[in-house]
Amino acid sequence: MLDAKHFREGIEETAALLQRRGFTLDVASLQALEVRRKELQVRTETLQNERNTRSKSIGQAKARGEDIEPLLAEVGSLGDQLEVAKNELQSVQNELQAIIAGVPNIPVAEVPLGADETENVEVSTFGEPTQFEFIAKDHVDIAEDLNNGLDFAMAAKLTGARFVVMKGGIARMHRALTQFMLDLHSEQHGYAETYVPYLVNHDSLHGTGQLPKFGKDLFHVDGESQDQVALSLIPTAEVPLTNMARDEIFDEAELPIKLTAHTPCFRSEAGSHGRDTRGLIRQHQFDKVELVQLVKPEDSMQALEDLTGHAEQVLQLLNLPYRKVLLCTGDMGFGACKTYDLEVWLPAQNTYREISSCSNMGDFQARRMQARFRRKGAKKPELLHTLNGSGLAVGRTLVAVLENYQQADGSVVVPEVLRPYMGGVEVLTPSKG
RNA sequence: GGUGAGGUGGCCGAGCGGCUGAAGGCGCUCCCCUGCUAAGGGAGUAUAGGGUUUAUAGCCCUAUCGAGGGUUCGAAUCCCUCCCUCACCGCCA
Repeated sequence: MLDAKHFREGIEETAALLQRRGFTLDVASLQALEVRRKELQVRTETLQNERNTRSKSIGQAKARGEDIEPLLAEVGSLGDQLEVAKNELQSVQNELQAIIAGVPNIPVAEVPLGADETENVEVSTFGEPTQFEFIAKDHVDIAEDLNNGLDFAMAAKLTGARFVVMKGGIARMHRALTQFMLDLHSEQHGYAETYVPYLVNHDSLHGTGQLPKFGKDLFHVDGESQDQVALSLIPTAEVPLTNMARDEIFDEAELPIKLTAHTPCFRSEAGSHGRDTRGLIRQHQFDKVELVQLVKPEDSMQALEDLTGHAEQVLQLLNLPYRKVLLCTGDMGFGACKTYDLEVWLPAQNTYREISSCSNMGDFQARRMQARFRRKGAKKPELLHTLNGSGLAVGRTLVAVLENYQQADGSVVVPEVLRPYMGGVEVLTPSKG
């Protein structure tokens, strides 16, 4: 959510900045609503003031033992007027809120102008795209030859499309990747390992921006009755981790707060039918190790560089070729003001695919969440800045390892950093029989 | 799931329907006093929104005592619903 000031003073400039990312702000509606809001709010508060003053004098008169009847008569119609004014104000504020809640964050100046992912800017690359002297298989075929380690048919029986059952060495490698990432971030990068709920309430989803706009991308769990709180499965650990700061006021000295968690993520992938239907790339359920930072505003741009670097470390230690991309205005997420994507090389697709997305949300989420901190000696608390990034998506990392470490005989070499997590196994081989 | 207790400011803790944005204490900040320490005296110490304003300064107003509704001229205080916390019992990974 943007500061309301953006819609009061200099709304034209705000509209222009938003237009860069392809969002058209309804300036006329907003201005009209804002005029009415101001008028109604002043009227409502004036009426409230009047009622309070009069009620107080009634109390005083009564205490003096005077006749109250005439005073009561005077107040008679006030209540009704107030009622009407309050209701009108409420509905105008609801309308305003509805518009403002749907407005995305403003990209920072250095974000390149562009319409979609084709206009993202490559910032750097690591390694060379892997070359093979044989015809590279994709991870689905590799796994099939490794004792059917990725069993999509079984998952379809149990649940449906876009789920997977992992087995044997591949399941173990999946777990090893998770452990490796968590240990790296908590031991080397200073993140506090955290365990969080996989179901969250709607306040949390609103706080990080999934609601009200993107509810269709989530899996919802109904309460037993209408009155009960509805919960949703988390689409990313960003939601519980970042919402830990909701309605909090931190001391300046407590910042930065750096958190990491491993969770499954659940996404309905509404609107993605037909894309990446084969394999692990796009699933309804996948695991991810998430990085979240809560920082002072002046630190958030550097924090984004740091956080992205932490995610890159995972790829570098796994020795997976990747490139780092600065997203253009048109490809950025709703709440982000700057985003880097990390794209890992997938030989079978002969291309780079997203494996991590690291964003600085600025104060956009913090404003929705009322996540604040107080500078030493300062009276007023300030909104802090939130950042998050995948460090990394575990399923896609598994895909990358299988495809980049495959050998001509169908076996897959286990990257060295994973071996301690796999009982020293150095290579995954198809066992006959 | 059952029974009971309870949700008030950074924390603890009062609070007859009106003079309570909220006693008292702790903590914190500033000042005074005391040679240091300890003790003591005084003042201050919530958040959000709006109006005014060059102003994130002042000033004025409004809202907030778990949330939402209701009764009333007036609700922290009365009524209803929900949420949450704690204790004991039951069940259970």
